[in-house]
Amino acid sequence: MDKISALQVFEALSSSARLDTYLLLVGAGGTGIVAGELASRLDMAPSNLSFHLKNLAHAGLVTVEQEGRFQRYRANLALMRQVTGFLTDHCCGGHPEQCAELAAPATSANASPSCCEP
Amino acid sequence: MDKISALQVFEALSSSARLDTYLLLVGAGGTGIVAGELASRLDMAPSNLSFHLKNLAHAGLVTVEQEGRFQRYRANLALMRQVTGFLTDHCCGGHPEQCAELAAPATSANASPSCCEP
DNA sequence: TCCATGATTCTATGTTAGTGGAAGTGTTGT
DNA sequence: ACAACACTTCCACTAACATAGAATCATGGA
Repeated sequence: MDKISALQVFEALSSSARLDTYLLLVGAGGTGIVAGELASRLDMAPSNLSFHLKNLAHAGLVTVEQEGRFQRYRANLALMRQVTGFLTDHCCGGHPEQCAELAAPATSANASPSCCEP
Repeated sequence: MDKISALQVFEALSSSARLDTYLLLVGAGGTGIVAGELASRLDMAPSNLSFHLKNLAHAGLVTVEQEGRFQRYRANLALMRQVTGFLTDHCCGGHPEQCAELAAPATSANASPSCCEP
């Protein structure tokens, strides 16, 4: 994971349409969703959705698999974790071990204090 | 953490100038960096940097503190963890406990398999 | 082979974000 | 009070992104 990859991930998720798409795919888990169903569920024009899916796939956030004449998309949650890891690795001048609270598992419920807070 | 907050975070970090700024602040840890030093280190016009810092602060990724006539900025890494938690909470139809590997601590070194991979 | 279906690519149009320079706000020191 | 400094806000201009519709490509079935 380098800065350019991280930037691509953030650029990909910076659009409401793409974040919605990604969240839907994350919710679907390993089953994934085919493009047509995504379009109807998101109420999006197929060409528009295709544009955004291509963007997400380019960033590595989703994967595609051909299924007959369908295209099945799946979210790649591991990449998000790598991005978070990339950020925390740079914490405190490259010594993230100084920030113990960052190693704790993260959920939206627990709002831990900032890393290296004085 | 809701979808709008997550979107703001991604929008904020989707610019190379802002990601550079954020990484610099993350590296500085709790010490933070004043606006002028940020501008010289990033080789950015002060007005431009101010624009981006305001964006980052609006998303909650950085905090500001007045220090005489200086403005000291600090990164808020905890927010990134909340965003990751927000995404994983939606995994597999709202049952993230099905994805054990996601609970493991994340670094850029370990590239774990995707959540819910079949 | 021909047609219907699923999805993508192409093309244009409107909207939004990024940038630097000038002017303004607040703070410190004389 | 005045001047110097640190930073921000305002204002234009340029570049990039989002969207919809038409055309194109690929697959599966009659």
